[in-house]
Amino acid sequence: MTEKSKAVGNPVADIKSRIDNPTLLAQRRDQLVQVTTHLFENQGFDATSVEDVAGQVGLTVGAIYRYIGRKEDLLVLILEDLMERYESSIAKALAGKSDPLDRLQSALTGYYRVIDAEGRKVLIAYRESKHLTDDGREWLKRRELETNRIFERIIADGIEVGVFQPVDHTLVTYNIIMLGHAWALKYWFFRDRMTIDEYIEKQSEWLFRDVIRPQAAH
Amino acid sequence: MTEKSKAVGNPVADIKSRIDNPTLLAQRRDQLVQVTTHLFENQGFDATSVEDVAGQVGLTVGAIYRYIGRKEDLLVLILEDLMERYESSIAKALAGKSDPLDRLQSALTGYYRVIDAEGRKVLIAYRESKHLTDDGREWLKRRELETNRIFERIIADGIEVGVFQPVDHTLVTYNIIMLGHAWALKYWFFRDRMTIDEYIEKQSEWLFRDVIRPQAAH
Amino acid sequence: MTEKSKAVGNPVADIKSRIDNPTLLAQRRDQLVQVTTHLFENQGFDATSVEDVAGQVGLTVGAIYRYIGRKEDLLVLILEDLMERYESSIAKALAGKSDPLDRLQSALTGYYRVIDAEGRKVLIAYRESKHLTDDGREWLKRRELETNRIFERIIADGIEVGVFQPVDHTLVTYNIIMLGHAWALKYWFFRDRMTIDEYIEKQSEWLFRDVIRPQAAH
Amino acid sequence: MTEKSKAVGNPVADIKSRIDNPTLLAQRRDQLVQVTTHLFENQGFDATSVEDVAGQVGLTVGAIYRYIGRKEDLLVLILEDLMERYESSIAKALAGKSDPLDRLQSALTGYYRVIDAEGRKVLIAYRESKHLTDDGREWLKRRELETNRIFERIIADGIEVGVFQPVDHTLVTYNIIMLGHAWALKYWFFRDRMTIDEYIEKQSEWLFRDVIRPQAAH
DNA sequence: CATGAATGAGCGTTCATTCAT
DNA sequence: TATGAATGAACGCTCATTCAT
Repeated sequence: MTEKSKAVGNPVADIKSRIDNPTLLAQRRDQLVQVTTHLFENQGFDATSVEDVAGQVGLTVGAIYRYIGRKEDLLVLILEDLMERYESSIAKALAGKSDPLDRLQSALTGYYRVIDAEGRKVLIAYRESKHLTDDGREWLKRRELETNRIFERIIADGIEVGVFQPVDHTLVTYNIIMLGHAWALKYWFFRDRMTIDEYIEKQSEWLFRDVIRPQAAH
Repeated sequence: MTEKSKAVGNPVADIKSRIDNPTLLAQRRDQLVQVTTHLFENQGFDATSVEDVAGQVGLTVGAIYRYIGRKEDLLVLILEDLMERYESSIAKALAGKSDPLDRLQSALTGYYRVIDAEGRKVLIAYRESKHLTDDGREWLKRRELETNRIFERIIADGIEVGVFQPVDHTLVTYNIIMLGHAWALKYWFFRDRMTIDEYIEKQSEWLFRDVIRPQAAH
Repeated sequence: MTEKSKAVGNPVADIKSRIDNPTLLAQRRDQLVQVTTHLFENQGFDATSVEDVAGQVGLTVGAIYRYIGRKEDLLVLILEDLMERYESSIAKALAGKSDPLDRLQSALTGYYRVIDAEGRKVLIAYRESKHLTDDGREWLKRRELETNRIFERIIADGIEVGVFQPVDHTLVTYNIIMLGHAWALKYWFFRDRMTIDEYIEKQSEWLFRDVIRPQAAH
Repeated sequence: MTEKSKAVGNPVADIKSRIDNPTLLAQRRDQLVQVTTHLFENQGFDATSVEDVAGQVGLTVGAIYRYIGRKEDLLVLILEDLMERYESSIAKALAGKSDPLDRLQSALTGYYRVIDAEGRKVLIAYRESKHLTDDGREWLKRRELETNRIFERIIADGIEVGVFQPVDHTLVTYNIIMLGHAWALKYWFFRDRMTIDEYIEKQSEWLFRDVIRPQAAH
């Protein structure tokens, strides 16, 4: 399994490019992420032509292919961007925090806020992963699990120090993750009913109520 | 609201067909649902050609178009089939039950079991809804909410009779729904970790723990 | 040339049919003419499917093919019907008339009235003849010239007896024919400007003015 | 009326193209007009596949669609070409002429010569207009009437200055137009009987004889 | 570094015609 | 005499990708 994981390359690093100037490359790819995020979410990956993309970024088709190797790379770029935002948002939220519950709440908030801000990318992840190569799909799963592991560790730590009840931390983690994704997946439903802050508050209350060792037990 | 609901047509009833024999029509459409479910889940809607479908059901392309009006109708057929299975499974599970908690647990079990059996269709619902017409998408949302309402009512009833705590029944309902869908959406993850029965048991415990009025209150 | 003409069969007589009852055959074919005239004029021959036709006459596709051999036969039926109406209308108009100018005026009136009543078929003749076989096209030309010859003879007779000036009767005939067809071909223009009776009157006046030997010459 | 006219777009200007080089665009479209004129006249619009067209111009199907938006645009291109030829031929013929009869004769000659040279396009106009959009058909009628108006004005002017008799200039104009079209519509008949020059001479004599104020009236 | 014309395979859909019943 | 399900070839159109300039 370790071997298998190692065997799977990093699709982002593997994206072909004929551009030498790394600043330009990064800058253009950022533009591409922005533009394709909207395009793919509105019309879907298949219905978005490379010419659409070229038109929106103000380049020509040929030029696009100097920054990427294949159309699917645009998807990889979007997904990697989302994963990075998860990580950096959580990292920022956790900075300087040590209390398990505080850390869990912060991580969730950081995570959910990215979902709110980058909901389009979350939807794209669910809808368009089929267009990745097998390797790409494996990479995405690994990437997702890496993020999830942050939550798992916080919970495991909390249990270890006796602040949390001995819950199934794998399942709890996925529940946190999925109820976050739900904000994006069912945004058409929640939109009229609450803000992301209310959602975070309500779900946290619900999720954490019995994760914490009841005070009454003391 | 009634008017609005009426305005949105029923995409299933609207599917054109040039077959007069209703038995044959129903039978072939069932075959189509089976075949396209696998095809769409494996390759995606766009990557599945009508010729692929025709080949799998043992007909020619032209024949397919005597049973449907457009490729997208195949999607509608799948989705309607899923919705019907939800409803019938829940109905069966609720039959003869009156205790709120019992009803809630049964409904959940019925629902989750369909998700397990029809996971492919759940995935298709998430990934391929983009290919429905606007009306089709509205219909699907309505259909989904109809099912959800069953849960909402059970919870509302439970609260009313004082068996459940006064929770936000809309949110709780969606949490139940989404954690069900999670089984299909993240099946690649859960598959190696538990069975659907364990999943139902664990999630039920988790979900219902504080829905029940605490004993202490007595 | 005689040989060639003889070689060309009569497409109407050649239409295949699997119906023994001649009354039924004739009756159904009349229905087909009526229905296809409207269909072909509104949508064009190509855009009209045999299923459209079947639907309109209240038969099934298979049944249609018991009255005709191929879709193009429907065109032949329409065109033959038009040609017969020309002939019978002119014949009726000429009955009992002997004065050349009277005969010419009557023939024209008879012809133009058919064009007015059967304008759709005239348009179909112009637009859809391409779909006839080579033989069918030759047949139609012959059929058309047969009708024209009636006019030619009237004019030739008039010239011979000294009532008409020695005009080019072939050209004058085609002018009469074409200005008649113009009523159908440009109906969208004339419709708002005059009735068929006014058209007949104005065009007759114009056409015949100097066909008649000027009285002053005597 | 001005508003209404404006409301109807110009189908030629509206033809989509993905070619930036205007010289290339014009050149290729000219080729397309030439090639499709023959193809559409020989086989009809429907029976001519875009692949046929592509093969004849030495391009691939995909390439064709960079010069036009839809197959029907090929028709618009042909028709616009014909209309321009009418106008430019008449304009050239009228240059420097002021006598009404001279102008009328020149306009007719210019018009009829185009019909002779571009008879295929005239036939296509009659046969294939059905394939235009509603807007396209309106545009064609307007375009046709614009040309006709040149004749109407010449006749109206001639009447005003007392050189022509007070004829119905609208009807006379359409007679001139239709007897011109007749050369193309019945070319199979005239071909063996006269040249276009003879046709022009004979028809002019016939048409203009009593348009001119009779000398006897003086 | 960028352009943009061209390729060419593939897809959704239609429909004249046949034939078992 | 009629039905109607099935065939299968064809068509209009799109688009990821390449490459000469």
